[in-house]
Amino acid sequence: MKPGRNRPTINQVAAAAGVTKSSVSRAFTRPEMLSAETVRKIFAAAEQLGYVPNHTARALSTGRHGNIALIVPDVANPFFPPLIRAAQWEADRSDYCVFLGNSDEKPEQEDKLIGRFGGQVEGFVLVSSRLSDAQIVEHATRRPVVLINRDVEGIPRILIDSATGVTEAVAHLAALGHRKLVYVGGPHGSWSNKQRRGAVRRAAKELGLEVSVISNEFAAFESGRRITASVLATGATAAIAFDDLTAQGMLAELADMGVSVPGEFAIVGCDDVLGAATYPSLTTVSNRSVEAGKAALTLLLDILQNHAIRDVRYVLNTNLVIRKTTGPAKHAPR
Amino acid sequence: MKPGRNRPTINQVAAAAGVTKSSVSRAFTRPEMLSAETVRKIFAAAEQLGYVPNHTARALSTGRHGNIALIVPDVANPFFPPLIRAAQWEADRSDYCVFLGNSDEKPEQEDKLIGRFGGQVEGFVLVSSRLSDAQIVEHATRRPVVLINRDVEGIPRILIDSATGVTEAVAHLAALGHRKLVYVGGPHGSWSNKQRRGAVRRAAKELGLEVSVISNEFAAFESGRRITASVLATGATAAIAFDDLTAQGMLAELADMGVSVPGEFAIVGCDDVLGAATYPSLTTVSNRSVEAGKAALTLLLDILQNHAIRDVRYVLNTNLVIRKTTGPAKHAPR
DNA sequence: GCTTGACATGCAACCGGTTGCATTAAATAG
DNA sequence: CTATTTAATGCAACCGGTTGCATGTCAAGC
Repeated sequence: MKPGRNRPTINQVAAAAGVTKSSVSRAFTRPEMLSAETVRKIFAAAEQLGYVPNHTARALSTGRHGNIALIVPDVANPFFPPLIRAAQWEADRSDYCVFLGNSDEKPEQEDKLIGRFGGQVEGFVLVSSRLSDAQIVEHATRRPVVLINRDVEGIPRILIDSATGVTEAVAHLAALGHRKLVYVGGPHGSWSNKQRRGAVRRAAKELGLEVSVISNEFAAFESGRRITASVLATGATAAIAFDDLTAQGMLAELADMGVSVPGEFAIVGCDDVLGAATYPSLTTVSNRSVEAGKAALTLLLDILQNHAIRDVRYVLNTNLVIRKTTGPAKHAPR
Repeated sequence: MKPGRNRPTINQVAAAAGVTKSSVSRAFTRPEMLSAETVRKIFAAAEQLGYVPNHTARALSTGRHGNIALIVPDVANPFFPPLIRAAQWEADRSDYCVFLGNSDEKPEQEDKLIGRFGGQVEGFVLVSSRLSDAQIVEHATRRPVVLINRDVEGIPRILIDSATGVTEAVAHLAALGHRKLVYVGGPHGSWSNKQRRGAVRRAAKELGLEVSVISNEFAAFESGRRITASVLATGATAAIAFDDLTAQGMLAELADMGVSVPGEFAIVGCDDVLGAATYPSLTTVSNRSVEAGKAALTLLLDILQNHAIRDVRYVLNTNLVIRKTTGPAKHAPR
């Protein structure tokens, strides 16, 4: 019934160094309490035995595990990996370990993961959470929670405001002479989708442009291809898509149809997940997901250290990244 | 100095149910040892108090934490996310939690992460590890390790054999009349790169084709663009790229140069991470990363349960996915 | 009716650390 | 030279479970 490996314990180090385990413990946690000489002896003994403090035992008595959990709807969605990496990097700098959870866009799954992680993390970062406000608030009473792209009052949150970028996009298209445009939507429940659609409508109204909306529940390359025909059917000369993948699908379909971009039709994506990697390279709205991941972690770690939960609402503005899928409207009135 | 939240402990449940903590413990771990009546009482009390066994305490006494760590070189490389998701899914089915580590392609970082995770995981999955064989073997003596895309004798490993797909690709190009081709390489230390380059050379020799190799340490869209001119300069009529991103960059550059694909030049990618999302859609070698992630976890969990470390070497073959970037050679000899 | 098990539960040690308080020795003060 | 701090270390309880062994109960066996 020997559990882990036969790693040396604090007692063995204590014996080897001729002190008690209290001193060994202190040598590793608050060496300034001990005489330099004792610390040296203990480290020497520890070194020689290859001693490493047992993380679990430490967590049990201190209540601090040095872990946090990051839960995303879908790891494979290109929007998340850079965010995950940034969060990891930031956690790493403070010696925290990161549990990653994939909710698969399902609230039950997300809830289950939070429960499973709950016992061994100090806090959570929920990205684009699919839970209800009530559930989020509930979980936040147990452990610190920081949200990304979800706006729940009282819970610290980082919001990527694509509205600013989308508004710029509309202005950009207007300036190029476009008078009629289409917004190609995304998932129904998505906070971002609502935000973007709203921004397009508002900006278009402001500038006197005509807007139609085409919904497209399942945002992806293939669905982008599929809705292209109906987009053209509206008679618009430009489209703003919910995300880059949709835009990329439209790009491919238009190429197949022989419609030149941006010559005959202009396209703007959203989230800049593809960088310049489309052809022509896509004009899109920047994402800031890296900053969001970093900020969420900084915030969470800060909360963990200061034990003060502040009601933070941190908004990251986006902007338009002009590349090569937008140009003067075909029949620009001049 | 109260650590976590004031969650109820096993003692409180015991008191409420009028038994000792041993019985409560057993009710949750081996209920068949107790009378049905007692179990009922205990569950009722636990339910009422909202008791959940403390994961950390349990881990301390049993040595089982129910965690595993997954370390990848770069979360944001599109090859990994599907693998990560698959691994997670599989871990989840067995109630395991997954720590994700990002080595940033750096051996030191990978080593550091393994150390940090070491205390609280039962095993590791190292994907495309950048560590030396010796280091891997060393770590494997402490905890079970399963490798993906790294071939170290004695360590259970899942290998995605892109050689089969690459060989098919060469044959495909040969059948289309190409006589001279280029292999555009990838990271120097990469096992996959070596494997692919070798396969191209072997297959080409077999079929009497001429091959030149262009190295391109930093595989990515931009570098793909950059090396395109030198690729054309070789006089080849087709290229096989280390990965899809490189191929995609070449595609963009060729379009800019006015070289039509596949009319004037043929391109084959590797890893199929872009699906059909390029234009023209990319002919590439399938990846199997999802199966690899799943298999690695199944294998690791199996090892953890049976305490038997077997020397498994599980090879997943790949195949060519023909799409639209390959066609007859420009001056096919007929 | 007494022995023998089988079954259910309790007791107490243990997992490997941390930490408040007590103790001791050395340093400073008076 | 004794009284008082101060610094270094030890003692033992605690974190919240798990588990080998002892104990007690009740029913079947002879």
